[in-house]
Amino acid sequence: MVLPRSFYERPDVVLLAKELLGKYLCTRQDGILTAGMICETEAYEGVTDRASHAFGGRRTERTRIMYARGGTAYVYLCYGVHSLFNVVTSREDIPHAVLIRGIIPSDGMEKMQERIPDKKLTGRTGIGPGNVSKLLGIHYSQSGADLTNKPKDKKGFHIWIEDRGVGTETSMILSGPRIGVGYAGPDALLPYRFRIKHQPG
DNA sequence: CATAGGATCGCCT
DNA sequence: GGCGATCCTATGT
Repeated sequence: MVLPRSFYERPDVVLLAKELLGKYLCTRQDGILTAGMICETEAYEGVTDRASHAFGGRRTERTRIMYARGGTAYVYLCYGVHSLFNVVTSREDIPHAVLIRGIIPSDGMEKMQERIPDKKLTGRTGIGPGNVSKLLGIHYSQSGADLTNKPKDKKGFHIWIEDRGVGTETSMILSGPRIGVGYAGPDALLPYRFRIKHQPG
């Protein structure tokens, strides 16, 4: 099932960051599907969060997408090199977002391998937000894309998130401070990073 | 217009 | 663990 608008429009971005664990982030480029199970996320809590691009109600050309309604993609370029993919959540004008930091590759392995010609695709290749976008072919020019449709046409590029019935129990979720947000003062310590505990065996 | 710096990654030692 | 890549974005003059 493609996650509907109602999933994303709920107000609690921290809860949503946890609920996105176990869901499948999917892209389709000219008819070819690639996807992976989300295993790591971070919550960015809108205007009150010093680590958020929208802190203090900041609206710029880049961040205006964060004020769109839940279920919109916010993708931006980091360090001039990496496209980082976020899911906008909550209602229009409330700039909450969840950064997808890791996936376990599941669909279209051959296509994903093509996207990383100098590396061998393994179960760990999708760890790191820059790597997520690389495997799935996501580019910052796709910022603003609607995530709530799984289009039928084969042309072009599409992004969505699916629930495939994988449940993630609270006991299987690790939390801790977010990565690379030392500039955020006290908010750098918030436990807004979530990971699925590594399964032994 | 000029400039500093970034929600990273991978290679180097 | 250290650092360079690489370029857009935000901000200041």
